[in-house]
Amino acid sequence: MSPEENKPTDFIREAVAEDLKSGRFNYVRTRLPPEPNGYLHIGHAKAFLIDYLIAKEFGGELNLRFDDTNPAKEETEYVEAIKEDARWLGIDWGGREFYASDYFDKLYEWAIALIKKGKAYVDDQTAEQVSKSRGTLTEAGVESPFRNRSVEENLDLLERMKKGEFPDGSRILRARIDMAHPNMVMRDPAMYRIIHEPAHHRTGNKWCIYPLYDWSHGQNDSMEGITHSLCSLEYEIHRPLYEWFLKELGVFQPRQIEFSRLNLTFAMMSKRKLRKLVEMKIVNGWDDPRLTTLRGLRRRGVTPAAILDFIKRIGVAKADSWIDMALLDSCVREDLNKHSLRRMAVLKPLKVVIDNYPEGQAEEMDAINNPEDPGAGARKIPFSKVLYIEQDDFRETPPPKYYRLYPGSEVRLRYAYFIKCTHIVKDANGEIIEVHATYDPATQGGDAPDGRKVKSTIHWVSAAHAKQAEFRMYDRLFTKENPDEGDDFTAFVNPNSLEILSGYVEPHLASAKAGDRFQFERQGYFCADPDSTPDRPVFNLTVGLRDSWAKIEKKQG
RNA sequence: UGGGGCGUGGUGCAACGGCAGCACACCAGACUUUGAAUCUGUGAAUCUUGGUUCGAAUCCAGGCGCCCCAGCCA
Repeated sequence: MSPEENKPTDFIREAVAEDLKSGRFNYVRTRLPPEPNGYLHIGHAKAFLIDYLIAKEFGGELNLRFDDTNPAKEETEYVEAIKEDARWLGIDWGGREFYASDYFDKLYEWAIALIKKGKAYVDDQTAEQVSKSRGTLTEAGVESPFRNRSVEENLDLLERMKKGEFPDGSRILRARIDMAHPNMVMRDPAMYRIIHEPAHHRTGNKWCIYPLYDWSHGQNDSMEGITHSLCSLEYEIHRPLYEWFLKELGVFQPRQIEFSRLNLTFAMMSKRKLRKLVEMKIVNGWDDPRLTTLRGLRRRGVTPAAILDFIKRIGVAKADSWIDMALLDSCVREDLNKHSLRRMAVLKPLKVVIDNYPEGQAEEMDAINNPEDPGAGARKIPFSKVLYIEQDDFRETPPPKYYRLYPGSEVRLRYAYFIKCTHIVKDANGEIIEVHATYDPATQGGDAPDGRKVKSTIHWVSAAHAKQAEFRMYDRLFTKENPDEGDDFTAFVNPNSLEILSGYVEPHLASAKAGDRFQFERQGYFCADPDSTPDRPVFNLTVGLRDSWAKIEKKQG
């Protein structure tokens, strides 16, 4: 595919191109506006990547700007975490890092200017009174009794609000627009509220009035010379206000364009509910691999490249939509298939004894590291008389279409020998504890000189050489496509979202470092967890391989 | 019954008045030292009614459905 064909087109890119062509703007600058009150999730990744890629495609730049206008909710801890996650995603803001709080002084000046124009006033009503007098969706609001105060009185009161003379909630500064406006956002929206405590994470106790989103965002965009302020659909009705403030102030007007946010099936994207999952200990922290937080995805083993590919594939539009989690899985598999080293790991071990293999003998088998990448080379893996294979790869009585090992069947041990099952040994409870087999020495490496075929190739590890390991098998966190819908999302938590298995890996894996990714052949992609110790590596299931046998088996009932 | 948006296969996105296409999912087959990957193929969609037009997913009008807005959150 040529770069030309690969170029995504969507209504936003079309609008940007058109603005450049018409001369409305002669450069492109976008912005990432996270609020430092929580960790980033894959929904943020969509927004971030749209901002970043569009700026890049049009030769423009990207500003990172923390939207820190509410000290009651925001903390420095999140600022650092957000930067770390954004960098991991591959976003480059070239040192252009700003804060809404950088502009508090200028904003205050502008508030004074609006008061002088008669476009803003201090309202002494309580929050409840303001709310009641706003009207409803179908009825106009009523004007505040304080709406027609003199400019002097408004100026005086705003200054005293700023000085901290009044308690929280006692007064607000409002824009003077139209209490009968059909768009509720335009009914004299609040601009400043009084907040004494806690101290702001950057400005400390300098301020006790803080701007609201509507009174801050557009002005910040304007000051930074943002050309395209891209945001999600819920801000569409705020656009008239965004434009109203800039027009009244007579300053540079960026263009706000809205797109639909990401909804992913079986995932939780609400910051509040994410927090609840963590606080209720339903998951083990913000980086729990079952979460679609960027930290969770990273710990799970998902790559930034897979996320980027995913975001490109889902496109940009305005329709409310739900993306199938299977698409993310597909992107992850595609990337990992190309890049991860193959290893053998037995998750649910079953002992196999090769009766005709000499006791005490061991040999080294050649194994390819990644058939998709010849440059990845090969390795040696030890083979001996006693092995572990996967419990699923043996059946005492095979169902139809079962190609693997069962009494009398012959299979290939990957990169080793053909073996034929002779008999099994059970314990007192009737559980199979050992499978006995004979091997064909002529099939060394896995090829039969007489040309005979086997239906199946299975993986194994040598019991004497294998390393014990823990496997954390993750499944979707919720049992419902949209857990956010309904009274209590915790009712839809999948009780089997984590299964911990104890098994064996080939010796090479003893040295796996946290974050290393592998494909365990015939199983799936795994990522070494930070909980790993030299004695006991821990691997997280990133995503399983496609499993057409599982489908056949399911159909058989 | 205010205002703002959105309706294309199961899901998501294209087609910008001229043969409705791509991806994921699904199903069937080929190949296979991973029942993986890869390859081939099948099925499956324009919310509805009317209008304009030689021709409408696209333009116009009405209807229906869904989403957002009554925070001193963002």
